[in-house]
Amino acid sequence: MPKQVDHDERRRTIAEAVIELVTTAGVEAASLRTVAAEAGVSMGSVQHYFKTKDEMLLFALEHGNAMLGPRVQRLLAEAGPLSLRETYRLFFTLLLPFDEQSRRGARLWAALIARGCVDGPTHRLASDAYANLTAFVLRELGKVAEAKEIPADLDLPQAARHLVSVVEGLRWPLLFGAFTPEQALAVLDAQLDRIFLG
Amino acid sequence: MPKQVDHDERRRTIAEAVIELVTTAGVEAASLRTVAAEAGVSMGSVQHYFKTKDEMLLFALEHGNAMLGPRVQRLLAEAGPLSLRETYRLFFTLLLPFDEQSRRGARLWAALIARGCVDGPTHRLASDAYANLTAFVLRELGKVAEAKEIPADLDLPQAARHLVSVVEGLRWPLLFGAFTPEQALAVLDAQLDRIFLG
DNA sequence: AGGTTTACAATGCACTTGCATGGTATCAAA
DNA sequence: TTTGATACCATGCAAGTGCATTGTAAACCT
Repeated sequence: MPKQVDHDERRRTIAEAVIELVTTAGVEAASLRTVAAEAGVSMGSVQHYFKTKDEMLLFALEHGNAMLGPRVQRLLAEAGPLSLRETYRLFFTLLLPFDEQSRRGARLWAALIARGCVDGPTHRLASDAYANLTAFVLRELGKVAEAKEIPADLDLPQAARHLVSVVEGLRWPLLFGAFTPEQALAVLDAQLDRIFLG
Repeated sequence: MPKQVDHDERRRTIAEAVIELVTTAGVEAASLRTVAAEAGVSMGSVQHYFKTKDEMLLFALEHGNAMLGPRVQRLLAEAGPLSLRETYRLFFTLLLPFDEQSRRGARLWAALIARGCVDGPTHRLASDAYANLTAFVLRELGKVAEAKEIPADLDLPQAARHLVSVVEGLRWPLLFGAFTPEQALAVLDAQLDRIFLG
């Protein structure tokens, strides 16, 4: 057996270098050499952990996406006890590009979308990401429904898709400064008003 | 004076070659050489009309975006006499990736967003595009308000932003197949229900 | 007719790209 | 201690990149 090295952690380290480059200078800036330099390793090392550049990019986008979940859960936990509606509001707020961290996330997501338009595996990744987000929102809506804080005749799956659409649609105008944070939050609140009672 | 050539039309021709490449293979596929080949001209010609690649890309994205307006207006005119609400619904439907033409538009838009994250001029372009769309929707909403087909207490600017968000947010899940067209239209109709009376 | 400007074409150049190759160092099992 | 697998590193290479340069043909102006 070889040197004792955590294979997956190395891959994640490199992936984060990719993410750094992609979010600050675009996908085209993430070449094998620049990635190696950013990660502080040799180019041969990058090649050792990823057979091709495509595989590296895909893994990086996947990893960046996977990091979103834990972050949101951590911030939600830190926020302390909130009402169901407040929790919901905070959750969606975390998805919007308000702080620099979220803006990075949005920029990475833009790269994912653009690549997903022309690359099969990335397309699948983006597709799953949207499906998973919607499914998650739907599950959470189920909890709200159990708590009877919701109109009884509400179509939950459709409400989930509606909510996801609003948040996703706020993201880009926000990122480009076409909407102000206040305007975006007003829209988000209006949407939540349609779900939560009183 | 030189050969009789419509300068702007040549630029547009080249821009459309760029759009073709970008929407089918991504921005990275649009090199000076491939663009020249796609447009059926020499590489020197491309250089003659665009000083740098950045300028070419920016113009192409701008042109592709500018073509959207006339197309929508034409299709709206062709649709014949519709009620205000039907017109509105058709308008937003045309923005969503239902037919191949609109899907191309969405893919181009994805390239615009991704590039706008890391390139100043493109950022401005994207920002203006969102602002203009919202302003247009707001103007149209004003007409609906005059026709008294709208709740009197509705906050029009906010309603416009909400509408734009929903449509923009439906675009990507649709493009990646996470939502079906029926699901998307249901969300759109639900949103229109909040604006139009009866 | 000569001069000037525009339209295009061909080619060269320095540079970067992804990837392959060959080598060395490090560890654990046999 | 040999073997073999992994973990790197350095370098080479063909292909492609954006851009500059040069040359040529066409049109209008004086």
